[in-house]
Amino acid sequence: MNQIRYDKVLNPAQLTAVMTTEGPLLVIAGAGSGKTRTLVYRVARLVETGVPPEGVLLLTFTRKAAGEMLERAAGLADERCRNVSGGTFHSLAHRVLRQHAGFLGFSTNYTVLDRSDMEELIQSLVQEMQVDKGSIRFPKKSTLANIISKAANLEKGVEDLMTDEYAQFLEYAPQVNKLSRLYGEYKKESQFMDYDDLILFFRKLMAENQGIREQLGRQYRYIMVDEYQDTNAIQADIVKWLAHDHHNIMVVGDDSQSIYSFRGANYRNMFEFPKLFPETRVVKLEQNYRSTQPILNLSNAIMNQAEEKYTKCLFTERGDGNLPRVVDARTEPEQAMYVSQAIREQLDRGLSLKDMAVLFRAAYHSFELEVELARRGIPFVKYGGFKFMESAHIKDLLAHLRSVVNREDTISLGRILRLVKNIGQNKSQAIIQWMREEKCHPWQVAEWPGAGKGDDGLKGLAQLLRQLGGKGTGPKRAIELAIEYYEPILKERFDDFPRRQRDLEQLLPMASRYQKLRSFLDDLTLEPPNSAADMGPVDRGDCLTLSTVHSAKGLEWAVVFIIWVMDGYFPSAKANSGMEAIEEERRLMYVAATRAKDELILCYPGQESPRPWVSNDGGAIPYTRGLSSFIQSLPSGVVEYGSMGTPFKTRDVSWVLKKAGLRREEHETKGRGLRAGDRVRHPAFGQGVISKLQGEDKVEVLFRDFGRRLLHLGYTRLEKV
DNA sequence: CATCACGCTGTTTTT
DNA sequence: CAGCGTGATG
Repeated sequence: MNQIRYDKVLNPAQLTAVMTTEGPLLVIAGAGSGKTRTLVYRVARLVETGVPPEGVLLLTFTRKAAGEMLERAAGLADERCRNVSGGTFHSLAHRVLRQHAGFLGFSTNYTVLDRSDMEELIQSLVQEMQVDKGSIRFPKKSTLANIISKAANLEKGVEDLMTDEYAQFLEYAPQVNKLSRLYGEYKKESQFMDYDDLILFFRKLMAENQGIREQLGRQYRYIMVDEYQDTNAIQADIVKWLAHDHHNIMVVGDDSQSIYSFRGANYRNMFEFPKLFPETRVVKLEQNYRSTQPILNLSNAIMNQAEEKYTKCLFTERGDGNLPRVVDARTEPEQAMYVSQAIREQLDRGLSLKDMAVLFRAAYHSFELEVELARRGIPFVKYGGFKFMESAHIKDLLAHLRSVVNREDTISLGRILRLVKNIGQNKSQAIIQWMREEKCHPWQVAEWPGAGKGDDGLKGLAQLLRQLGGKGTGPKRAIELAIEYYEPILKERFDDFPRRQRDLEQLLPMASRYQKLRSFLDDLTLEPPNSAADMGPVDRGDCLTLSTVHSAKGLEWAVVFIIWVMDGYFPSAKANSGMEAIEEERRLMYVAATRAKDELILCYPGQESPRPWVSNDGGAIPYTRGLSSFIQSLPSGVVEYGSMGTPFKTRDVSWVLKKAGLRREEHETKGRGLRAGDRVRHPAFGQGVISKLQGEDKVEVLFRDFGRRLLHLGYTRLEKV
């Protein structure tokens, strides 16, 4: 154990936050102000003063964040810090509910629905309801899930929420309302809890059951909550109940970094906190230890334009640096080109890839860049967006295990039934109906009286399920059995079979860390790995980071590129929340900018440009893109504006053709006079050669700088040159 | 009744 | 790209 000289490693404000262990404490911590450091030292301090580690609770935004903080505390002080209880609100709620759900009339054997389970259930209910499609399109399942979830988090009625935020679908409000009710009933019947239920029921448990509340109060004598600006009203209530009996509660946050309002988060929680606990002490951390002054000037300027702000400006003792650059890269392909070029330059300057990151608003905004990086052989890891757990093959495989663990889980059962040959929507529903009526075990599927001669596949499934449900079958064995069963189906269903097979095998090492199937599945739901690389000890080596801003919280890099797409968003009726949405975009930009230590480059495709996923349809549906007005109207001297020249070098088209081993073909697309071998120009991709004609209005073009693309002539503006 | 080929469409972020 | 609906096919 090391003796820590707190006054040597912390500034006065941080020191106060660390040493004030008793009573409620609100820490307002600007970006890069050593917030994590403060939490880590506070954990160390608590353990050092003799608080048993199990009695300390650290609530963070992701489980990973908690783990990393405790790891750090253990490293710099006392090994026992590793035993501090840490996790998210959801994981804590789950831990408690697994024990006490009985008080709420639930079985402790409930299944946690992740987002895609929720959507699937909603989808099936929509089909049952037979809503008649009115004049406008009925919202798709992900939108419906968003509406229902947000209403739950804000404790609003569906209709009220839709009036405020989904006015474009208001005519469907009665149907959505009914859907929401059916969804609630179905969950109850099937012993399902979605993410929102975990939180809501946890609060209910504490509000209504004094015994459990007192027990938790005794168990966790010291509580810390990170990212408090991202909590919602329900979570604030939970905090209130958790600390009800001892008031040893510290919350840390920064209102300028609140970017989760879509989950019902409300940064005003931070300023309500002293009302919950009137004797609250407030500490502000305003010195930034991360960025250069020019970067902070930009960050401050962004926030100065905000409608509502509480924290003061950040300052740093880090001297001058380069002005942040704002670059108009004209089109998205050129932007990808520009960013990878700039990365190359930083590399030549001696920087390493792991010191750089590219941040963006939405996962798909980096598609074009990813292609370009791959072309140049620049390795990268990507965070955010599509999840490993959400890929169809992983869901398929796990559904087999889930349907055994919870007999009521008809979602998973339906899913695996539909994988059996000759069983689709109708038969699977019939089987499920029958099983519900007869109260069968899942492994009795093959006894379904409706089975015809084509339905032999059910026997194989029944056999697997019986094995999975067997007493001695642990998580690892279960995965092995399921893979063995599922592999032929996988081969049949997907053509990129080898990759998906490797993904499935990634589950094995993870499964072997668990004793019980149930807890393995729970953890996969509550702590889903981001990618296959997250599953095992994969060496990421020296890679560039690509990340959504949401996933980049709590991290920092020497050089940060931000690629931004903003104007053109929120086209439809965000009636009341339009302004709030813009304000949240501002805070997103702030979070992104404050990740940078030394260099910051903002770039955007200023020109009206084709859609980013041009690969298949060549779509040129125009929409304006660019940095929003709050960036363009920054005070002078805060940034340096630039634009990107045309980087394409001319090269002989026949050289390209030859390199690709192509020959000129003679036939012609009707009416357009385009032939294979013709040189063409695309507004975004530049010059290319038609390599193949497909049907009347599709052509495959080999672009000099962007490789092969299939373009739809109905959409694309392809000129002959 | 299941499956396949085809065409159309597109806010986003995560526990 | 991927999800979805539609109409044709087995």
